[in-house]
Amino acid sequence: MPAAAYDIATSRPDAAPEFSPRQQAVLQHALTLLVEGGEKALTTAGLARTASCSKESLYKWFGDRDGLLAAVVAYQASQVHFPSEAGATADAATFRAHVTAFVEELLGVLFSETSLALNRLSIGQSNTNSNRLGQLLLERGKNMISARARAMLEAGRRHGLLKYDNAEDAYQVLYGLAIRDVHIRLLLGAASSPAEQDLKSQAKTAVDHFYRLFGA
Amino acid sequence: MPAAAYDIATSRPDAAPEFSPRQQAVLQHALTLLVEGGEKALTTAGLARTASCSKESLYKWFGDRDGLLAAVVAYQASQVHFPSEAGATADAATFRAHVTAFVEELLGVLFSETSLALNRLSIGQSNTNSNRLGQLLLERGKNMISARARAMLEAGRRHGLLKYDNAEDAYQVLYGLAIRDVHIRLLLGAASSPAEQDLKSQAKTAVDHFYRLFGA
DNA sequence: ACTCACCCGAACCGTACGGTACGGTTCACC
DNA sequence: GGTGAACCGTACCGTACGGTTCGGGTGAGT
Repeated sequence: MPAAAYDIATSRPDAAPEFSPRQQAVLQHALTLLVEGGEKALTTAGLARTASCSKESLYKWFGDRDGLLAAVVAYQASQVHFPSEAGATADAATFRAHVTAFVEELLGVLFSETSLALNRLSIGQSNTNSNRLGQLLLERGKNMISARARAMLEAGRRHGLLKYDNAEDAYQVLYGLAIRDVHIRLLLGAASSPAEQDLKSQAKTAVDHFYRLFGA
Repeated sequence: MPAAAYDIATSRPDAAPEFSPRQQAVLQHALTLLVEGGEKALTTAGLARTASCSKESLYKWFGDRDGLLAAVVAYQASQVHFPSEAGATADAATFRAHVTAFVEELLGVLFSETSLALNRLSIGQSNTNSNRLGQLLLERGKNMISARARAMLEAGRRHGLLKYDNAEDAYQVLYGLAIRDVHIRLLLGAASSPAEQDLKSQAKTAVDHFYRLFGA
């Protein structure tokens, strides 16, 4: 009986190691292949050759190809760390700076080639396999970020710096103001304009708009 | 020599017929397969069986599988028509109603299963084939819509109803306020919440926010 | 030195699918 | 009625890739 494929249900988002160093190295190779050539570039034979491991090991570790893909997503999600800066929300200026930094970080992550490749992969698979990859990306990626964002906004509201009814709605607006249609354009393969690469200015504009809507 | 595959370069967005009725019927079947099962459900043999045509005809009409996919995208893009309501921008209330209707229409199109399936397809292919599908979707879909939106907003600005520096930027904000992260969540296979299915209320909220930022 | 777990590399198998070829049918036009 | 174009259905081919198996090698523990 082969080892079970990576199982979305039994994995906890806070489980730290989850993969051995060797496995992480292989997953990093898989990620590189994915970024370079998309899903069809990530074949089991190709990965085994690139990562200098045997296909047997791949199947032993990840169960099957779907398990491998899920592992790649989980691995990359575990690599992304947002600095938890929700602590010092002392005065209005620093809080606003924190929000701006958060947005900039968000843009940086979402527009990175790695994130784009994984989103493309998950989206391409979203109508098969009972959609494990999409679920995984939503759980480990978007929901994590949104939870942290809501916590940050709530802190601002408690300090009387923001004003809104629903934290989730407020976050959604902030997200929309920051991302607009750039994400989908990049996912479709468009090149980002020079203005879109200036994440700092993008973030500032988005936060300016956000404060005009929800600033206290 | 087989017929040339559907060529993005020589096709004009305003070319009306482009496909014979029989071909359109086949493309409609292809679209159905695509919506139901994603890209891997659209095999040449499967489409030939479903649409009661021969594989030989498919290859004659569309060149190869990539040409078929491009034809599906082009066909569906030609089916989407936004009502051109930019004419009567008489008073403030009706203009705002037009903007709201536009946003609602935009949401309806982007969140439809058909649009989602085509976006998934194009995104999944965006790092292969020199990215013909992504280009096509951007040209025929997003750019068309954005051009129309800019025209509408410009009309509002000329009538002193809106105030902004850059029409494209303003449209981007409107887009972000309307779509937020719902599009990407749906692309990833998430089910839309009941609130998200109320397009009318979504559109109203987005336009409210938009006016607070850009209303004159 | 023996064993055992782990793993690499390569060969192998089955199958699904893109693409082609061919015989037979319909239908328009002469 | 003859002819040719368009097309359907089916059989067929080649290949790429997921998945399995096997022989050999390495290194830690006893």
